[in-house]
Amino acid sequence: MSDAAKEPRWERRKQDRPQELLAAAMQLFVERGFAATRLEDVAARAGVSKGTLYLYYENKESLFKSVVRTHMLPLLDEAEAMVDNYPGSSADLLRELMLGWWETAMRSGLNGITKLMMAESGNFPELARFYHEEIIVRSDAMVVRMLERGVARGEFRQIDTESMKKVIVAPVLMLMLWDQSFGPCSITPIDPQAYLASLVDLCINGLKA
Amino acid sequence: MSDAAKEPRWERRKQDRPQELLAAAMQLFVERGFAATRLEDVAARAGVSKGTLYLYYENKESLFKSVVRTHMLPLLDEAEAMVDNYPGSSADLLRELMLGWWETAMRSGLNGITKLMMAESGNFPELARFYHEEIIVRSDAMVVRMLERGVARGEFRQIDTESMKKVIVAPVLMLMLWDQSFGPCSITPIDPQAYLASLVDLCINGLKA
Amino acid sequence: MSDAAKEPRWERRKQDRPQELLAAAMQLFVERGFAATRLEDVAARAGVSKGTLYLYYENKESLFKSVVRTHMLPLLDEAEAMVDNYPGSSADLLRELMLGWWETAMRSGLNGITKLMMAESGNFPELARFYHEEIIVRSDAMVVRMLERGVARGEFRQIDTESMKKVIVAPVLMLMLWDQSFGPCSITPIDPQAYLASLVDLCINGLKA
Amino acid sequence: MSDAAKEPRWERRKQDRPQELLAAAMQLFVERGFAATRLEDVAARAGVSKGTLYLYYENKESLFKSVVRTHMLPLLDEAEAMVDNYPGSSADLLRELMLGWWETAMRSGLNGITKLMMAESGNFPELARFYHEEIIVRSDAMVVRMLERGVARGEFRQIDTESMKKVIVAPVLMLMLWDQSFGPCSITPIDPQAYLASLVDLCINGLKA
DNA sequence: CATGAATGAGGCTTCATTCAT
DNA sequence: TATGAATGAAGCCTCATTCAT
Repeated sequence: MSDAAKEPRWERRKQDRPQELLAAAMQLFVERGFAATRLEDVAARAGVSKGTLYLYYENKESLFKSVVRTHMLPLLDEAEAMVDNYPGSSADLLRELMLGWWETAMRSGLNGITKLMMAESGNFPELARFYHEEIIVRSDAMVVRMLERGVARGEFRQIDTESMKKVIVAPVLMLMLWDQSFGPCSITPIDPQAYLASLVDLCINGLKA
Repeated sequence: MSDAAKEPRWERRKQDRPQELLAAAMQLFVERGFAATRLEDVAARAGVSKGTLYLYYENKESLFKSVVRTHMLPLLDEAEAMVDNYPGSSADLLRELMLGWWETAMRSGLNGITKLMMAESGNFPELARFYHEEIIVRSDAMVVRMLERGVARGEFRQIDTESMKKVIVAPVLMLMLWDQSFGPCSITPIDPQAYLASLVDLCINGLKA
Repeated sequence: MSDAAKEPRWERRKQDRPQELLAAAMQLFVERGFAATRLEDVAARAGVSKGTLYLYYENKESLFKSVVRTHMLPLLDEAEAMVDNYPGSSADLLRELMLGWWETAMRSGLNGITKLMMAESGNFPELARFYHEEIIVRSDAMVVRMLERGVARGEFRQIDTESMKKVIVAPVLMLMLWDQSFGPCSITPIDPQAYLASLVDLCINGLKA
Repeated sequence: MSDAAKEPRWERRKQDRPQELLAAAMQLFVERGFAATRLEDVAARAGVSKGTLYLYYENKESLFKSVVRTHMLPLLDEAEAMVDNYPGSSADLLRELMLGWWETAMRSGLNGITKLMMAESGNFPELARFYHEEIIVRSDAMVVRMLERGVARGEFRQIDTESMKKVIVAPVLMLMLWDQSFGPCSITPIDPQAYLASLVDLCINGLKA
């Protein structure tokens, strides 16, 4: 009579707790912001009691940071992997990058995290620094690499890649924000596919040599 | 012992108080978000006591709404006035619109308000609706008019203006957000002029017939 | 050109202010109780500003005491005058006393003051002492005199006048309370005339020799 | 170092807390009235902290209503049980009813609740309605039954039972009020036994056929 | 590990009181 | 006298955090 056979589901629960708490916390942080999110609600959504939360996270701020960090890093790894070593044309790479980015955001909750960082970064300088150093720098570098690849291959015209990288990233970020900020309010129903199509169209035509 | 030391406690202040309070409130709401802003701090920054705030605004939410509305409407009027009846080429109009928009935002605090709306719209559905109907709809229409003007005059190629308007607006909004979110943290020092130059460059080249 | 002719109404206002304030205060104290009555509302109902109130009364408690004292004393004088030296039978005196008491209460607001004292006496020991010494003692003595008159004239049987005086006064007080407490809520519509008739009927039959 | 010193903070308390809080709240509401009672004092008297109160009652008003309801209903049940099916004469029933009523009030705090309702009913229309429908109506009906019983059995003379019921109840209510309002102030020391004796004497003589 | 009762600091809000005009 | 803008103490209520079980 092994214990494992006795309560197989419970065994798994213990290991899943942190992730369940993170998932619940992310939803609520994104929905309501940091200050307006009550830990009791986080615990309830994760199906545990308030006290249990403190077995896994030191306090509210610690939970918040874990939410951001946990969701951010893997997504960026994934994005980078998709971008580097692309075989086709730079225009195709640009297209794939943007569409893939959005697809990843939709699937993973990246849009929620992005909105969260935008709204709360001012209150968490340390987290903002992490976000900048670990996410933005790498993300920007990725875009710059793509732009320089196009210029080097004679596909894109000469541009200020440092500035242009931000310009190109901006519409993708805004799409994520809109999706989070006004999507739930059911106003301004943006069609992401049409939006992305126009974005890609503008960029490719605007950058082509 | 000058007369200045004899400053009256509330002589001609009543007329100025609302604006002073709104200014103080906007700064703090933008810096910290709605929930993290304490009314006592707002009052202190406006140079009055906590109770005085309630002589002018019913409660915290009312103050918040006044901040947004008061700053939003006049700015949009100004922006629209600048756009319509432009005499020159559509490319120039696009350039003037974007540069002027940014200049206005810098001067007026529009960037702060924009960030505020992004962060808090989820908690104020009523305000989000106002923001959408009074600001976004008009703002979008303004951009669409500009795009259609270019197409009609043969300066811009055929595009999906409905989607493209959002794509074009996004980088300007993101510039405002970056300025507010990370500017104060002194990370990611974006050069707005270079950014805007690249943006205008991308758009004009991306749209030209 | 006399000043009196110039602003006759204003001349009178200054002298009437205290009474107008007392009247407004009594209404509100009776309606809402001491703590729930806001001085701003008292001032507004009296047609003056909040600050003016403090020209006439030191503070809220002082106003409250003035309300009670001002209304109580004259009413008791009136009641006593009506009772003493009654020429007719003791049964008729009892009847007249009760009916007159009620009539006086209706006309003067005595019922409101009575309720006020009942509700707030615990918070104003000093006022409670005044109320007891100046009002209750005299009022009780008045009733005792009436009862002893009836006994002495052989119209009432031998009773414990000290206890009976309270028993007889109680229904009149309760009528005043009911009128104030539940009358405004439009529940329990007591018919005062029928109530008083039954009260007189019970007392005269219960006391007669 | 006894075990008593080791008292647990909240072992089996959850079941007792509501009653402890209600008891503390009733005392203070009766002593000071609704508005003048601070929830912190209620909590302190119940031996808990401010926040604990909100685990059991939604807010101050909710606590107030619970106080009234919790104390009122059982007492009325008890009173009615005592009245109905009385075997003896109607005069004895009247006597037993009044003496028992007072005894119950003394034992249970009914007098305090009654005073509370009188003082605060104007501020709680909803509660006043409850009080009227659940308490007064039943209580009045009880007295009317008693009077009609006496009339039917030829023990009481023909009277207007509807009005008389209120007249008869009034002195009992006033006794409770006096006990609460002025008893604590140590003025007007009414002797309840003598008072009740006179009341019963007056009623029986005043009602007998 | 998990619970949930308990805590208490802190924020929003009210309003009696003051005082320069 | 009269005003009413301003004040700040005080109370209700929330919720992050603790801890005995």
